[in-house]
Amino acid sequence: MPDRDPLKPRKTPRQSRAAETVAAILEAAARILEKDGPALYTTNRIAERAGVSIGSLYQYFPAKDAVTIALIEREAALLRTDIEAARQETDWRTVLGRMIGAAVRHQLRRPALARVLDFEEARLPRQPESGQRLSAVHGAIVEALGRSPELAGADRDRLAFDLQAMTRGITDAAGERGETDAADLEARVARAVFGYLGQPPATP
Amino acid sequence: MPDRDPLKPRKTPRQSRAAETVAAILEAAARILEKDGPALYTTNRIAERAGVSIGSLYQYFPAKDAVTIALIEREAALLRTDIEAARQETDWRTVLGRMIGAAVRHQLRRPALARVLDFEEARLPRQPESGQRLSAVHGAIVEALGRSPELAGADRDRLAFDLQAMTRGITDAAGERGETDAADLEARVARAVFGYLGQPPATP
DNA sequence: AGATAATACGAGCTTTTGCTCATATTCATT
DNA sequence: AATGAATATGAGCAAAAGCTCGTATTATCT
Repeated sequence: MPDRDPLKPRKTPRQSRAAETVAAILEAAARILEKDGPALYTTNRIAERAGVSIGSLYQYFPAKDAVTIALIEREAALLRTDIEAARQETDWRTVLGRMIGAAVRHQLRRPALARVLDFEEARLPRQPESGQRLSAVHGAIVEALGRSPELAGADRDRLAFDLQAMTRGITDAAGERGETDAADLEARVARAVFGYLGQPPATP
Repeated sequence: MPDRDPLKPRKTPRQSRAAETVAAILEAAARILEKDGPALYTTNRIAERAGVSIGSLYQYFPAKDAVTIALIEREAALLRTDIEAARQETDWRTVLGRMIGAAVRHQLRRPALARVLDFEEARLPRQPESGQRLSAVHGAIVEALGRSPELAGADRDRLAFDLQAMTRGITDAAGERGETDAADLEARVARAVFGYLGQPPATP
């Protein structure tokens, strides 16, 4: 039997206090990343801020990066739900509009955290779930575009990449500037997305 | 007399071999950042890769961040020239088009480096030149938009922010995917920018 | 209550980090 | 050739990093 994946959680908490420990670690990691930045993001600090010993941290995470990956997964799960809900809509414009809304709300919830995690995710060795998740969002966009007769024949794969990229660009910058008006930001992203497609936006 | 700025270069090279040392340090820093990532970005490594002793590095840079800042400045200077040239155009659509071209070429020249430096710049304490440079690009966009009668009355400040953000988003993602076709990427960014504005693009 | 498994602890190890400083070498000038 | 300024060196220090492991505590189950 080979060694366990060195970036997967070491063990699953079986008792509720253990679950609390893990949750405290992840939340402490999030707070340090978003408030102090990657330079002060150390395992000793995480444990201290979580009110937990360093030994406990390494009971559940085999390495520092494993904490980061778990945190990425925690945040991504929040977004995934909304994305999947949007996917159920019938009108392709509505699908896109809802996905934009989900992305904007996700980014404005904890802007600094979202930005740092985006960067960390790019830096980390490709994790299988991460790839899945990316292609899931990407796939949802491609699927929505595929339902549009107006866009028949277009390179939907690349369109989807660009739409995702420009959305991320605008929301990242808005978060960095301290914007908090989700509705306004959503309207601007929609304007960008549908403007790029040369299509009228969804009418919600 | 107060201490020198702890992030400014410590001394200016007076001999040509010193200038070569500084150049070697910056290029080594760039290569490490773009190929190995911030985690392996250490002063000892930079000096080793530059073929220079660690002592020499600290003769010219008082701290690690000073190297990063100098590198940011080196890369930014390349972009600044093109941006200023674009600004001289008369037609506002042409100004935007040229600025897009400059941004795209800049990003595709060393994609990974550009991305990391964007992030480092956000993390670093605000340097005066950096602020100037940002507002310079931003100001150039605002100025271009101001020449458009079609956009009279619009919030040009925010438009400029969004245009810059979506451009960065698309070019970053393209660089990350390994795209190399600058003309194609430029066309897509132009489509996004002018689509967002609801305006026909420049006809070059 | 007793036994076992799960959880928590934290001193301290090994390695690496940013950086200094005493010393050596090279250049420019006369 | 001689002198002083500029440049280059790298062993090594103090601090901090990631992480281990033996021990103590708490929960669960019969």
